[in-house]
Amino acid sequence: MANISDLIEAFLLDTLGDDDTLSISRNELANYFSCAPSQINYVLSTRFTPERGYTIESRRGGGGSITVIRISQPPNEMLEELIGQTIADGLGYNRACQILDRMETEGLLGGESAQVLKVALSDKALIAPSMAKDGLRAS
Amino acid sequence: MANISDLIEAFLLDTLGDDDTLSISRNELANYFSCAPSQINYVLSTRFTPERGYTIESRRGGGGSITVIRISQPPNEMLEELIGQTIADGLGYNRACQILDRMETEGLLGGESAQVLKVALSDKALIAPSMAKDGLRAS
DNA sequence: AGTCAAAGGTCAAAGAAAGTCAAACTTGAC
DNA sequence: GTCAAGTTTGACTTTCTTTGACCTTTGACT
Repeated sequence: MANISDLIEAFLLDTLGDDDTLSISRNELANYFSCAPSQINYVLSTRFTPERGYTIESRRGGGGSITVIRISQPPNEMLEELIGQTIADGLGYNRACQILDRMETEGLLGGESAQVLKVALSDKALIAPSMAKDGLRAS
Repeated sequence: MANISDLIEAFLLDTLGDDDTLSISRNELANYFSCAPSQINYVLSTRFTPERGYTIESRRGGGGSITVIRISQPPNEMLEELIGQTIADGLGYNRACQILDRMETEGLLGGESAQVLKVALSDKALIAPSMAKDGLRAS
């Protein structure tokens, strides 16, 4: 498993350490590993995804940089259980609320966040053909 | 943070402190940072915008100067404004993030909620024809 | 009123990141 | 030995910053 992507991932995780955020220059990093800059994007988009508990922010132009943000240590089994059952057949509003409530009581989500997401997932907020709403909500 | 614009922004914010207005000389400031005077305009027009809660006034000629004014606006009005500007033409991911950031600094939204919504509004999360994403995000 | 120097304003070109996407390459399972 | 999944590369795009040449406004001083 000595491919560059894994090395870069390891390096980022290591540099991140106990912190919640890490800012780096894509070009510098690419240079350090002697790889194409877009390789960095590849690593970020395959390994530092929301599913794995990260988001990415970035700025272009002079002085630009990429920021890796840790959003949670996912206690995966439970999430996967919740999500797995659901994704396939789409997600009605009520079921979505149940999941959010569950996540709140498990401490995965603050009360405000749960509330905000409920609103965001309501039928009213999803302007789409009503056929499509459950699928969208699930995603 | 290796760009001059961010330094100038930080300097202005710092000098502003808790006050609501700040008057400065464009040339002096440019000189202090050893940059082109028009750089100051750039910083002002990208960072001290109404959207972020500031306006600029200025006077030319001898003894002229620039005044940065922090506008305090009741949250409701601000929201309406942000939304009004936006809904019409749909909402790109970056613009959405700006709005969320602003709402966070205004105390309308907790940090977790802002973060969660960013993820929820990311291109990846919105499974829809990419044409439709901006509209959906706006809604 | 007219002139002029001292502000600040505008705009477009050049430069500096990062993003995208598809083609080429690897690798492991069968 | 083939195929699919995952990697690697590089050409091209988009966004943000920096710089400089030229323009407009203002006030003081004839």
